[in-house]
Amino acid sequence: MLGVEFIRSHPDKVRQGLAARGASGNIQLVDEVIEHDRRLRQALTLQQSKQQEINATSRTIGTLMREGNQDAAGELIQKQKNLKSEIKELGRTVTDTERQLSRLLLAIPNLPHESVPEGLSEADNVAVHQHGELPSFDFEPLPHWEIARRHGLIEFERGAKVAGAGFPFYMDAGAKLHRALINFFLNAAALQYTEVRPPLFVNAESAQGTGQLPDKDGQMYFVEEDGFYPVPTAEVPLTNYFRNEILSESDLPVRFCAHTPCWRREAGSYGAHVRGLNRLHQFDKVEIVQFTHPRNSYDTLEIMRRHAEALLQALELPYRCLLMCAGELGFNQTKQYDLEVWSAGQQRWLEVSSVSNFTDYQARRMNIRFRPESGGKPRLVHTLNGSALALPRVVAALLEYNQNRNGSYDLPEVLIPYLTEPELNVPSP
RNA sequence: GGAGGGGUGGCAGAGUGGUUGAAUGCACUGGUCUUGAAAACCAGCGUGCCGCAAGGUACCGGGGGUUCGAAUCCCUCCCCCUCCGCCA
Repeated sequence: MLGVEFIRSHPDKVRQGLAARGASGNIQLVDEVIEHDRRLRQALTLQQSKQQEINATSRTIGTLMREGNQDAAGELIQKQKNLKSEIKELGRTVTDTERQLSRLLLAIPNLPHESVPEGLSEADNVAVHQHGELPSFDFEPLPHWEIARRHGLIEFERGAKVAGAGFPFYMDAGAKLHRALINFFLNAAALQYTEVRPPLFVNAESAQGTGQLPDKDGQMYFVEEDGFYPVPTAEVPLTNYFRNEILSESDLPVRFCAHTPCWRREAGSYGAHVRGLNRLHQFDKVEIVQFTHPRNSYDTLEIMRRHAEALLQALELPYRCLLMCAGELGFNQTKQYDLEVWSAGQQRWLEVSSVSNFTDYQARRMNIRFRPESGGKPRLVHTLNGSALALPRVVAALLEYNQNRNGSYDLPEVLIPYLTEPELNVPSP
């Protein structure tokens, strides 16, 4: 969330940010925050001054009691009763106002960075660059689900029987290709990031910390009996790792990477765009996360973007890099790149990575700070994350891009160390 | 799941109703001393909120209660440890 002091002192900047995101209906939130903040501080000041009076009187009572002056003490005790009920009343106002203020603050998204292009729709995203040539075939290229079916790589129907739509079985060479990609991605990330095996379920505090709650509530699965959320992305456990902690400045930057399954409800999705591996309820992903000094976060964003791009380059897949416009930006982000790989069988781009800077927005929610070496108060860190990469669509793109006329397919050289002969010599079906 | 024991500052560890935000030790920072270092000695050393400031206020796992007054008493939840049960 944004800092209430910032909203108080720069209301116009916040209104502009909301407008740029197309959240014009929410612009009145700014005034509501300012009003609730004013009410809160007023009540707080009053409550504190009354508390001060009570504390002082209590001390006097203690002294009088010790001196055996019961009468004088009794008189003061009577006086305390009124003050106490006043404080109780003020306390209710304080909690109530705090609750409302916090609800308002959670509803205000992060502000777009100045380098983020204007615009509200997908069409306004800026293609920063494209890498690799789009392939042309002298035959009709198949979509990945057809290739996967012919080679027995993935079973969607049995997955639907056993779990439901969007929970496929990867079989044999399909499972091994999947595992090879995980290892390749994780090994690449682990050169610079500490490899982590995080919890796959998180609690509500963590889900709120990274911003999945309240604004993406319906997107996560929920285990009601235990209050657990199966992770929709490793971002949640990784970023919450330092929740409510103060780091040393010399600890920064902290870099984590992790491979996890991700579970997403994807309610309301249907049709051709969710066919095959395009959109699943369970998929695997390697995620990279950084906690940085505020002055470094935008440079770090570029480094993380290049890391994800290097993976696609190593896989020899054509892709493009999009800079998301203000309206398409995630709720918590100030700046976000999406990497889209070319799906040769579907003739469209598929998102396989999203790399984002959250500046101090998540850190404020999670209360993650560092102690400046020069002294002074602890400051909020900046958090970033990126997919490096999401698996299923990479599998789809690999199969489609490398398919041959005779129905066989090739795999890029970079995966050779991760595979064995049977997966490398794919016969025509 | 059952029984019992615990959760105090970066760490260790006192404190069972009244100037206790909290003794003491360690760690850390500054200073004195020293050619330098160590040792010794002195001082400082949590976080949030309100306030221009002085200062005030809150926090001893979380929440609630009793009391004029709670780290200390009561209720409840969470977490950790030990034993039993169950299990990969």
